[in-house]
Amino acid sequence: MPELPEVETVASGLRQMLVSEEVASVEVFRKESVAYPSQRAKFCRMLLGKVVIGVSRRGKYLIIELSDDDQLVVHLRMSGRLLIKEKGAVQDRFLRVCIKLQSGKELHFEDMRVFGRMWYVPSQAQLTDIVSGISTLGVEPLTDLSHSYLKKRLARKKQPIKNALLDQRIIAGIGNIYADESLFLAGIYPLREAGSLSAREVKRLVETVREVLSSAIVLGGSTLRDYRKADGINGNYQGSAWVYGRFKMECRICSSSIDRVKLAGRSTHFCRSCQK
DNA sequence: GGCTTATCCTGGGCGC
DNA sequence: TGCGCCCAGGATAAGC
Repeated sequence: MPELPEVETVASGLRQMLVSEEVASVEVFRKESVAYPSQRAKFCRMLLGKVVIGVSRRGKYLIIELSDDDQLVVHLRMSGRLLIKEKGAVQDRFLRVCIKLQSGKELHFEDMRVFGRMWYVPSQAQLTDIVSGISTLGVEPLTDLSHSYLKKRLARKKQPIKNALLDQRIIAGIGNIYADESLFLAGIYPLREAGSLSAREVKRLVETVREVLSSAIVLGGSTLRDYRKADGINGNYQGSAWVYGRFKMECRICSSSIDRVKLAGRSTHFCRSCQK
């Protein structure tokens, strides 16, 4: 599941391999994968001849900067992958969009579950008008997240802290895996009322969020089967996960059995002994 | 307004 | 072997 570290890793890979590349042709195999413009022919036409200027990230959104100040925005959601392939490479059965480049390379957008989306944002349009989700994003956890900000945003919130961490309007980029990992390292029980956290706990949580995301970026993201870096190589985070995906396994700290509950429709993994 | 739940989607795992 | 059911989850709409 691509979260901030995975998207950052993909952005970094694409930056190295895509900058200065010119779009030669575009094929859309699933119209649902293109959110804007809704007509796939128009989407393909708009991309033709554009040159990649840079690649950046905002939350879990990938932003590919193009010539003429246009942008191609991609959200990988659950199972999306962006891969650079050589000309004539075997097409994956889940290939949704194929962008062929003048150099012969191809940018493949593969997405088994068809939740991922692409938006073409022409220079005359506002990014936030077309990709509405971007306008409501909260702070970037690695650069702008302070404990005073988080304390303020959690104040009086009755919902579980796990749900608040998944709320992209508060912190952009945290998903299910890293929310569980951050709460474990902070020693915070995921069902705790968000507004009940003390200043010390919030401060610790900010530290663990940063720590978990930074480590995951270094390791190249998680290893879940749907996710790959731009060069097609799996990341390495999940092998070192503390609680995520370790239901009924021994806690790495106290040897208690890792527990699991459903919160906000998501599996939440935690250790009852370490997280009070 | 705050919060929870349903929906979208498809492959894999499991039980029968 | 084949079938049906359940699970995974990010964002958003709908409902309470």
